[in-house]
Amino acid sequence: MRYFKIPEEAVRRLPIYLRGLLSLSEQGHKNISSKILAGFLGVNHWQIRKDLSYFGGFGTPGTGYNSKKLIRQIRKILKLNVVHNTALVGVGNLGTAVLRYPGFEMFGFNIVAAFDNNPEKIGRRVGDITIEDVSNLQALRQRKIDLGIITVPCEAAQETFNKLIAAGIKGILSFSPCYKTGRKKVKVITIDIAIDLARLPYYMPARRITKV
Amino acid sequence: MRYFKIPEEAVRRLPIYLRGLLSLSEQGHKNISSKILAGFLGVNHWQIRKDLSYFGGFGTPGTGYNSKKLIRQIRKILKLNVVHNTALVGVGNLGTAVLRYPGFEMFGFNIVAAFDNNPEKIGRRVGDITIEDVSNLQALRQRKIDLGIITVPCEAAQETFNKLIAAGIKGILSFSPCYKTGRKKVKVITIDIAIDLARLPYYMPARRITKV
DNA sequence: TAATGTGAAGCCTTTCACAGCA
DNA sequence: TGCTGTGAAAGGCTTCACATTA
Repeated sequence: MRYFKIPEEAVRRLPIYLRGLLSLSEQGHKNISSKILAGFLGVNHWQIRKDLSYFGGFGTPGTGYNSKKLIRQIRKILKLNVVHNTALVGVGNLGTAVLRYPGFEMFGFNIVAAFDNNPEKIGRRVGDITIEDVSNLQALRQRKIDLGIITVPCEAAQETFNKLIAAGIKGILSFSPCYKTGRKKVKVITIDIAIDLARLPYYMPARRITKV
Repeated sequence: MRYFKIPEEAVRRLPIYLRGLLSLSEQGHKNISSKILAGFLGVNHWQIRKDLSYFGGFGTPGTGYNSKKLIRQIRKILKLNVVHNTALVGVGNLGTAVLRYPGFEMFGFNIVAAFDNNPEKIGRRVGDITIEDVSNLQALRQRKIDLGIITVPCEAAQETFNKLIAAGIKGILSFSPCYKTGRKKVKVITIDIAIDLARLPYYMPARRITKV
């Protein structure tokens, strides 16, 4: 049960399990077996048990997992047991959509600030947040903001990245691939919408002559 | 050089290579070695060569890869050598942002239709596209639309998914995790923004007492 | 010389089978 | 009996070293 190395893939799946547990728990399930959770999420039950076992055994043989308890455990492992203040940079179309995205709350994320370099946007509000000038980025540390979301256009990505690092941010979710991390002390997760779409046609069945 | 199984991961990386090649080619590079491309993208050069070798040797020893030719080859492998008409369902914040996203063109995607179930939105325009009622979804086949993007709220995801499948769509990019694929004839790629953000804190360094 | 392409080694991840427990 | 947790096997991916080619 003491493993020396926890697979990256197991970490990647924990938030998925957490989402499933939250849904099932809300539906009234007090005890959830790996099979029930697996069925709900469409994954393998032994994968779930294996993944959880890397972090320690949280279940009861014959019964399953206590949903509230397991939710608490996974939150703790992922460091989601504290609220993470988050800043977003780049309030364009995508940035606005992310600011209004309703899915973050479930995991304890709180987007508390938004930045842009366009003077026309500064001072405007999106939801509860007033857009600030990017020069305010340097004060993130004092404001207890530890995560950053980058939604700027490609050409501004590198500069934004550097500023967030300089401001002492601890993790970055970026929607732009256009940067080099340099010395990578900070974990960066990149979502590139176009690149995900780009591999979709590969899996399309070859065209047939007969009508489908 | 005849491999029986092409790793999923190699397919996943091809669009990344393609993006790098397009950038470097635009900058005037006519021949690109795996080292140059790797340096540009921040990946390993042997990984690039290995990945490309799964699909056949496209390079010249001593010289590298002819950029135009390799771009053409990768496009063909990924079936990006034809324009893919794409429909988007759910013109909320995220849907609007995706409709306006400038990164699709590079890969030959053409978003030609957008659908919503909100009568107030139907008939409005986003860029070049007029929003249609979801009931029009059934006619996708006749309109030569083969890919779908789902940006509806969680509770509408399953129904949207079913409709797209029924309309004969060949691949789906979904921003909602809230569906079950049923019989999975169609490739579905899911982007879950919150779940990607949710594993970021895990990698944050443990808090220190000394000021950083 | 400078680069590709690839067998083989090594590493990581998934899957399996089952011991052990409630 | 039903379910967890885990060692071991199997499978897949990455890395390496180098033969080969322009």
